[in-house]
Amino acid sequence: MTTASAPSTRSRRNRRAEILEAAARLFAARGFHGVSIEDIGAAVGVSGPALYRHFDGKDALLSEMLLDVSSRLRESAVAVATSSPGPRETLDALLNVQITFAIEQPALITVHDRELGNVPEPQRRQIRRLQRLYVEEWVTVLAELHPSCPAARLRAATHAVFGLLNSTPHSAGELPGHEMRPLLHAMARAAIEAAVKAY
Amino acid sequence: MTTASAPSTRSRRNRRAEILEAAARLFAARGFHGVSIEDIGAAVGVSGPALYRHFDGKDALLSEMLLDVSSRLRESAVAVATSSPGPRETLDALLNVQITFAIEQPALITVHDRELGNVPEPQRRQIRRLQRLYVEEWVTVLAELHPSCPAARLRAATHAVFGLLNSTPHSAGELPGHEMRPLLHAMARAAIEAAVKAY
DNA sequence: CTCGGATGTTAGCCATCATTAACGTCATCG
DNA sequence: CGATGACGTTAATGATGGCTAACATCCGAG
Repeated sequence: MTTASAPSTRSRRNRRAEILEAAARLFAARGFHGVSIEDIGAAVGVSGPALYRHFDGKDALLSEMLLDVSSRLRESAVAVATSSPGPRETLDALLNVQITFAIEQPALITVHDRELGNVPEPQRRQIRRLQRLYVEEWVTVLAELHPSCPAARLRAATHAVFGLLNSTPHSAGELPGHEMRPLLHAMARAAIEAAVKAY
Repeated sequence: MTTASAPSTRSRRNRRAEILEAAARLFAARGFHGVSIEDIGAAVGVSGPALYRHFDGKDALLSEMLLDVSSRLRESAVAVATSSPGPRETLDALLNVQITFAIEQPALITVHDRELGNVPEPQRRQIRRLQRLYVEEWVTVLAELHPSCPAARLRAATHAVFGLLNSTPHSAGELPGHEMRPLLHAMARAAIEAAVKAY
């Protein structure tokens, strides 16, 4: 009880995070079922069943990973939406959130939109919920900017923009990050404009 | 030898195609390693090892699937590029090719850009080659339209546009196909314009 | 110093799976 | 008719993989 901020395990504080990171990279590259527990262990320098000291199992690993990502995205979106002076600025901030994430955590983004189907049912629902809320954050802002545009169209446009922004892993190495960022921003912005034009 | 167009097996002519279709759907939903031979067989009404009468194995199945997709895309692109009056029309036609494919074959598109890593090495190279050629077809046209824009930027923009167009599977059901099509076209076009602006 | 918990290790269990073997069926062709 | 080959079926095999068990190690606390 008295121990709260005391130094406990030397280098093992990050083990969980380290494992999650390695797993994300592997899942993104080979798919959830294409990676073994042994593979993940090897990637962090321990071997196999050691992971069960940190996670309940392979499914739990994926669940926690996706839950964490969708939570963070959703939180960022809410934070940005409540602290922006107006919808225009909010949209820009949302774009920056997603772009930052896509560029800095390509593996996580990849797993996030591919592997939901492999999450077991109790948590699957919650992740879906967070993802939906995240999308709705976008749709709300877009609806403020373009009230006469049908919500379904805004939703479709939002998904398309996610596809555009999350393409980063595919074009890895094509362009340095500092050029990629404004490029993606400009393309996404223009795509949105085009989607709502005439409404 | 004399048999060429003669009617042979009654309803089994389409078995191969039927299997490829079912496999594409399953691979897209659960990932290559998440689907068993037994699953694929069941999806077409036969059970398990019957597939070996049509394919050399699971790997071969995937190889043929991806090879077919990348070939068709590439061929369409070449056909379109050689028969268009100018680069502007070519770009429009390329957009239509990709959009049609994305809307009509969402499972194939999904597998095509996720599962290359699971194709064994002899054919992996060839599929990569076809994909690269397909991209270069786009880049070439874009370069004609915007000669002063660096090729790397055009390539990155092309990948981003693919991401946008291939997002269709994610927004399935949001919007009917006949609205989706012009929406995607407009968004992609605008995104490209934004990418090359100032060049 | 010693106890306990956190963290690893290896060996073993059991299920799943790709692939092969051995064996029918049936239509077509000679 | 009888053989051949296309197409399926059900068992068996061998490998892999998730997970558990039994057994170290090491460090901080009392």
